[in-house]
Amino acid sequence: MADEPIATIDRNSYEPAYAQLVRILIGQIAAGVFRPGDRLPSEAQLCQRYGVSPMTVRRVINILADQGVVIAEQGRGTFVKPLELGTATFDLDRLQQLFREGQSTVKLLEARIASATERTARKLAIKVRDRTVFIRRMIFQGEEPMLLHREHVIYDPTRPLIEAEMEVTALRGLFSGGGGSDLKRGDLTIDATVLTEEEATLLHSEVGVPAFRLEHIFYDFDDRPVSWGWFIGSGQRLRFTATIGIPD
Amino acid sequence: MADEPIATIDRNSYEPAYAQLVRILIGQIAAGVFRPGDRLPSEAQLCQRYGVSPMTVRRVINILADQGVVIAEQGRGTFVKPLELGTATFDLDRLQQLFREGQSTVKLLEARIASATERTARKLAIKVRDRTVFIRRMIFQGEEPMLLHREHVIYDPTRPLIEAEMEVTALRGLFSGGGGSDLKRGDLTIDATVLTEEEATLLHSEVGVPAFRLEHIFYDFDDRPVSWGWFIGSGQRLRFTATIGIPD
DNA sequence: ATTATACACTTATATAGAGAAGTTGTCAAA
DNA sequence: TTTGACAACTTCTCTATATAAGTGTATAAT
Repeated sequence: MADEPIATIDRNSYEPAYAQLVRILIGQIAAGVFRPGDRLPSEAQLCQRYGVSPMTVRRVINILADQGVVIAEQGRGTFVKPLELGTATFDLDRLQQLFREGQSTVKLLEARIASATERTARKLAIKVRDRTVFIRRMIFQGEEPMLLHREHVIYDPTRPLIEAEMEVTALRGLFSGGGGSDLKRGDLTIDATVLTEEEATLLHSEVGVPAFRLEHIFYDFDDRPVSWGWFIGSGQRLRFTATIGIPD
Repeated sequence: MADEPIATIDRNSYEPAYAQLVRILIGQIAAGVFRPGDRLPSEAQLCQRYGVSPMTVRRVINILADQGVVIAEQGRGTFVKPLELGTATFDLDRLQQLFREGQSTVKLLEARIASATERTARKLAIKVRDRTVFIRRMIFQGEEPMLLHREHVIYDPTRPLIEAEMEVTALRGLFSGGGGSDLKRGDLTIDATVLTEEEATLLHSEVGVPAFRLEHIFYDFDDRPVSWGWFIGSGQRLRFTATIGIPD
C-alpha cells in the first residue's frame, strides 16, 4: 500500500456502478482509511476518481447517509459518523422468519364473542359491553410452543372480518404481507413482563420467568381501531439483536 | 370530489418538489385513494401529471420504497404494500433523549481493575485472568434512577481508554455521537429479565420486577472487542414503541 | 394447439450539466 | 481591530435524455 490502493468500478460487472461505489467507500471506512469525523472526498473529486457522473455519486452519498454511516452537510462536506448508540434499531426479523412457510404452526385455542371491558373499550375506542371477538392462539415452532397470542377484534356484522381473522393463516399474512389488506396502520409496543401461571403452562415454562410482551393495535383507513392484542414469548427463546456502525 | 382532487406542485414553495410529491402520494395512500395492492400511476404518468422530470419521480418512488410504503417491481409497476408486522423496527430514541444535555445525570458507583472471568474473557476475546476495568454507573432522570450500567473494558496501558471511559459524560457521547471515535462497530441485544436484589435496591424498585437488559459489545477498527456491558432498566419506566404502515 | 417473435408497457441505471444554497477563508475598506 | 464584499469551495435540487432490462400481450409461424 504505497499511497492509495485505488479500487475501480468494473463496467462489465452485473453489479451497478453505484452499488460498487457504495461497497468501495464502506470498505474504506471499515478499513480505517476514513475515520469517524473525517471528511470524505468531495462529490466532484469522487466523480473524477472513479469515472462516474455526479448523479451517481449523489446516489451513493445518499445511500451512505441513509445507512447512518456518513452525514452530509451542505457547504461543508460529507463526514464519517461516529458510533451512536441511540440510532440502533431492533426489528422483528426473527419473528417474521417464524411465520414463513413451514417454519411454524398456529393452533387456535379459543374464539368467542365477548363483551368489551372498560380497558378493551378504551383501547378499541368503543363503548363498554360492545361486542368483540376474543381470540387466543398458540404459535409453535416444530414441537416447541413459542408464542401465545391474545386478540380482541371489533365485531362488525357488515364485514366478515371474523372469518378472516379466525383463519389460522391470518397471522402469517400479517407478518409476511399479503393479508390484512384493509389495514392502514399499526402501533406496536414491547414490554418486559413475567409469565403468569396460565402462560407458563401453555409455553412449557415456569411462573415468573422473564418474557416479552408485544402489544399491537391495528387501524383501518378511517383511523378506527380494528383489533387490539399482544404476543407473549419467553425471553429465553426470543431476543432482539442489532448492529450499529460498520457491519463486519 | 368529482373525479380527482389533483394536488399540484408549488414551484414557489421552499419545500422541494420531490418532498411535495412524497407528501401528496402518501396523503393519497393514507386517504385510501390507493389501497394496499393497488398499482400507482407509472413514472411517466406521474411526470406528466405533476410536471416534474423523470429523475424527480424516481427519487420520490425510491423514498416511498425505502419507507416501506410501496414496492416497485421492474416491468410491472409500483404497488402499495400491505401491512407487514415483520417490518416493524424499534429504536432507542427514548434512551437517546435521556442522555441529551440536562436530561440526565450519570453517577459513577465503582471503577476498578479486575481480572477476567471465564465469561468475560469469552465475550472480550481475551484470556482468563487478563486485566479489565470494571465500571458500574447509575443514570438518573431528575431524582429518579432510570438505568443501571455495568461494563467491562479491556485494560490497555498503551491507550488511555480508562480515563476516557470513566468520564461520566462518556455515556452521553456514546448515545448522541461525538465521543468514542475509535469504535468501528457495536453489537446490541435486548433481553427480558427480572431485577435482582441489588438492582432493585439501586433502581428503587422491587425484586422480581420485569426489566429490560440491553447488552452491548463494542469493537475497534481491528475488529477486536473493546468493551462488554449492559444496561438494566425497569420495564415500567422503559418501553419501546413503533408504528408500521402510514403514520397518522 | 403450441411455440416463437415482436411490440408496448413498466422500472432501473447512468450521463452531462445547470443553477440554488450553505460554508469558509481572503482581502480590502472602514 | 472590525466589518463587509467577494471568491472558492461544498452539497442540494432539478432538468432532459439515453439505454438496459423485466413483464405481459397480441400476433404470426410452426
